[in-house]
Amino acid sequence: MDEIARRAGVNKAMLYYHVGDKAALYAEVVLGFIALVEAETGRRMASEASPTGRLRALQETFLTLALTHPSYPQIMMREIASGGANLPAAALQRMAQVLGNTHRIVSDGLASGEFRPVDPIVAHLLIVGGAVFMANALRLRDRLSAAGAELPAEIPKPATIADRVTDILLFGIAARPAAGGSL
Amino acid sequence: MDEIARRAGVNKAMLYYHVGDKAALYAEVVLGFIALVEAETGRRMASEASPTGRLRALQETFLTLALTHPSYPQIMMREIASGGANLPAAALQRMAQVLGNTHRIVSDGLASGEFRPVDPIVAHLLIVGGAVFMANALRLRDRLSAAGAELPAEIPKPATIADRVTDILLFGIAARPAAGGSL
DNA sequence: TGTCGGTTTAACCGATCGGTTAGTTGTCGG
DNA sequence: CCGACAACTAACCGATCGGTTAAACCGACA
Repeated sequence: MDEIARRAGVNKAMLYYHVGDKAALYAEVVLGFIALVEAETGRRMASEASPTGRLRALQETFLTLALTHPSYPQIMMREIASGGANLPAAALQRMAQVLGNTHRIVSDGLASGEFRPVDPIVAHLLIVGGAVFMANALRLRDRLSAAGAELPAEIPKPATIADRVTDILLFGIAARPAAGGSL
Repeated sequence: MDEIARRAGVNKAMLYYHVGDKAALYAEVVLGFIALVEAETGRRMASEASPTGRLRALQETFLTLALTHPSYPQIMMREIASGGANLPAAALQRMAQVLGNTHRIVSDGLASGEFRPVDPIVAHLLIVGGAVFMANALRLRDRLSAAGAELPAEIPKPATIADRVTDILLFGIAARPAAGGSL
């Protein structure tokens, strides 16, 4: 709290006066982020009709948001790691609704024959987790390559990364003409 | 450190006497986990020949380890979230080698025609991230369903989850007989 | 038996952290 | 001009945390 106040250029007591205690401030940040996710996915979903297009748009939205707001996937990872110990109930409710979106898209895709019968929850976790994980991993790049990892010299643009992630995930989820997949 | 000593049933000063300070203790834990990952992946890799089998085995190994040792994916997520701020250099080096394994498998699969030309690093992050994320997300289940998410009543067995994750990822990475995929 | 080195313990220390408080400043209506 | 109330500040408080210390314990070996 001291550091937050300092970097915000305000007196620490003002945080408590205007926002409340640490948990309230944290809830404000998390809920603000969730609202951004809702607004952005809603906007992107509106212009996509097919389940394939919607799922791709969903993945791209998550990844773009994660890359443009680096602190958010950081918070999300820490929160998931702790089992949501610090998440206010309202945040969990709205996260459940986002999960419901993916669930619906996958169900639609399965009904229309576009998707293979994959587990919607696993699909959702891979989509969101892929975006969040990818965004966070970028910060490890420099340290990893210094440790001897074979990484390409330059970081691909966010759009390129999104394409590659979506490529793997969607080609795994989309139904193929022949070659059935019970596995 | 107080709580660690208490739950370990030893006097706190003994931690400092035998192990060292907090960073040393943490490094011990992280390196122990990485050694476990190395041993387990090595064991599984030895009995798999094809790139497909190796990649599947890799994913299953990560997921199984993450599910049987819940504290490890927790630590990994926090560490990735912080950009590896607390990772000792040795840990980063060995993590880079694990990354190299995936890179090699994907390259082999591409050379043998089993895989589509996917980004090996993205593939690695999805494989590891999928396992880590999945394992951590299980702890959110109860709270999410209480918040109204549509989740199945019972938790699938780890092996089932591993199958579903691998199903999506591998069918996205594996080459298909016809129906090429430039996307 | 004495003592010497490694081991263990309870108590302690300074720094940090989340949060509060008493008091000051600013401002707006009467 | 002044009272009143919101906005703001510096200083403070108790709890917690990582880490240390001085003394006690204990087995081995002379």
